Order: sequence, then structure tokens, then C-alpha cells
Amino acid sequence: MTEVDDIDHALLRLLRQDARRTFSEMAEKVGLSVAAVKRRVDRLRDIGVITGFTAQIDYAKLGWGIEAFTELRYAGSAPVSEIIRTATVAPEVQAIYTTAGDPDALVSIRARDMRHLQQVIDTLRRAGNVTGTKTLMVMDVWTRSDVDPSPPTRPSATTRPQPAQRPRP
Amino acid sequence: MTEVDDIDHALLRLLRQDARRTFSEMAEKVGLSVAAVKRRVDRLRDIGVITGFTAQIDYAKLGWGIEAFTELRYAGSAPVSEIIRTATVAPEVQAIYTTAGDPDALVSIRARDMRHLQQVIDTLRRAGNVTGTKTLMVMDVWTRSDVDPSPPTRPSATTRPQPAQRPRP
DNA sequence: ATTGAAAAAGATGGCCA
DNA sequence: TGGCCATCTTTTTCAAT
Repeated sequence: MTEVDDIDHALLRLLRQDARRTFSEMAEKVGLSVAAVKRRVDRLRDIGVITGFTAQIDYAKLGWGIEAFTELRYAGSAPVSEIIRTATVAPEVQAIYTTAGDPDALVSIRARDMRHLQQVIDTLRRAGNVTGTKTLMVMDVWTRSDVDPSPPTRPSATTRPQPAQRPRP
Repeated sequence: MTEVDDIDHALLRLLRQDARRTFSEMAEKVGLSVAAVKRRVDRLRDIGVITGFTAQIDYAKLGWGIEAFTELRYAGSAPVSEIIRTATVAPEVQAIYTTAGDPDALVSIRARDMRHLQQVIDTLRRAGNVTGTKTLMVMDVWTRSDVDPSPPTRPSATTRPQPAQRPRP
């Protein structure tokens, strides 16, 4: 089954912090051989705990300075697939969260400027049977760098302090 | 200045898809030498376009099956720093988006079950001068794998179809 | 499941066009 | 900048425990 032990959790934390870490570095940190670490990481991917590795990008530096969340309301009971289909029409949509209750979905949007954002929202409104939108402009974002994927059996009331980000060599 | 050309954008797209790609593989795809690709990626990090690399994790498989967004409303005009400080108290908070208007913030939460989520929300309510919360339970998530960090000068009206995920060797 | 070692692949840094 | 080359590090596989 999906058995993930403490060492696996340590590896997950290390890879969350820096996905391009070498197996050798991780091996040293968790006290295993390089081969063992590779096997574990391969297994974490195989069982679907690790779904991928991605680069984090500062979109503002690329000219996409506007970030927003838009709540979508649909007429009647739109199925999830329908919601995702309609919200996918705009390439500026980064992510879609279908939700229970009101609203029906929350979409994350990246745009170059307010005019562009307005166009995206218009597109969403026309894309399906969207009955209403409400948009939240994001001013500032804070993301937890040290995510704590501790086992659910251990209640983990507090966060562990995390060593500073590894400086680039 | 922050000059990012088409090849840089191609590299960003490749690293978004798989942050653990080798320089050799990227070099082949963009038609440059390995050293040139490394130089470009190093530079993209130096100028802050790439802010890091991270592993994508299926938290449900780790026993954290509940995902939610909670809107937070604060009394008066709470400064951003205050909002982030209060929302950070709970380790289950994954991200905080401070927003303009109403609500004042949107926080992304991961919890083991509904009871746990309830505890987190209670913690948030008590953490600062939070006057109200509204929670959206996430049922399904769709994330754009192929983000299009195209230059803002090129309007890019449509999405390009994206080849299937590279199979593991 | 882990280790250790050997072969293959990749990463780095210097130098010149 | 980019390419090339020499060197060093890392990955990957395999036999053995």
C-alpha cells in the first residue's frame, strides 16, 4: 500500500525546498546511500505521492503583473467537467478549484494589466452558463516554503523551525 | 535589464513541465550547447525570474484529504504584514493571498479531515482581529501544466496544444 | 531494502570565436 | 553570447547482503 515513512517525509521536504537537489546531497542529509535515496524517490513518484517537479516563476518579472482570483457561479448544477472545460478556454487561467456550495468555482488568473484581466473575465462569463463572477485582486502572496507533510497519525500541533535556504554554490 | 528572449521562455516552459530535466536534454530541445543552457538558467535565477524549484505532492495520498479556501475579513484596515502574521500561525495554511476590497485575504488550507479543518479555522479566527470567515471546500483542482510565460508584447490569444507528459525512462 | 562499486551521463568552468 | 574541451560530479545499474 501507500506506505510513507519518516525518511520519505524527509525526502519530500527536501524536494519541496529544492526540486533540483542531487541524490547525493539528499543521501547525505537523510543518512542513506545514493542508490537507496533514488529508489525511494522513484517509488514516491510511482505511487503518485510526487506528481511532478516544477519551476517557480516570478510572473511579474515577465510582464504579467496582475494576479486575481475570480469566483464563478453557474446556472443550475453544472458538472465539474463542464466547469473545468469552460474555465480552461482562457490561457490566462492558471488553476481552477471547483467548490462545494457558493460559489461553484474559484479560478486563479494571471494577466498583464487590468484591461487584460477584464478581457479574461469577459471570456469566462461568455464561456458557459456563468451567471455571476466576483473578482479578488491579489495584492501580496505568501507561500509556505516548508510544507509539513507529516503523517496524519501524528497530530503535529506545531511547525518545526526550518534551516535557511541552501545558498547557491 | 530583465531581458528575457524566446529561448529563455522555452527554457522556462521546459522547467515548468519538469524541473529535474537535465541541461543536456534542454540543450537538445532549444538547439543550444549544454553550457549555454546552463548559463541562461543560472541567469534566470540570478535576475529572479526563476525563484526556485519544487516538488508537486499529492497531499491526499499523505492523509491530508481536505483542501479549502477561507476568506478572511479583518476589523479596520489591517496592514498586509499583520494579516500574514496572523494567518501564518496555523501550519496547515499553505498560502495567503492578501486582496484588495472584500474579503481582505484568501488563505489556502490543507487538513486531514473536517474536524481538523474546523480547528484550523477556529485558530485563524482567534489569531488576530478577524471579524469574519467564509470557507470554500475544494472538490476538484485543475492546474495548467503548460503555463505560457510569453512576452507581454505578444498578445497570445490562444493556447498551444501541449505534447503529452514525457514518460519516465 | 540497503550498500558499494563500476560504467555512463551530466554538470562546470575556462578559453576563444 | 555561444561553442568546445577537459575535468569533476552525479546518475544509474547490478551483484551481494
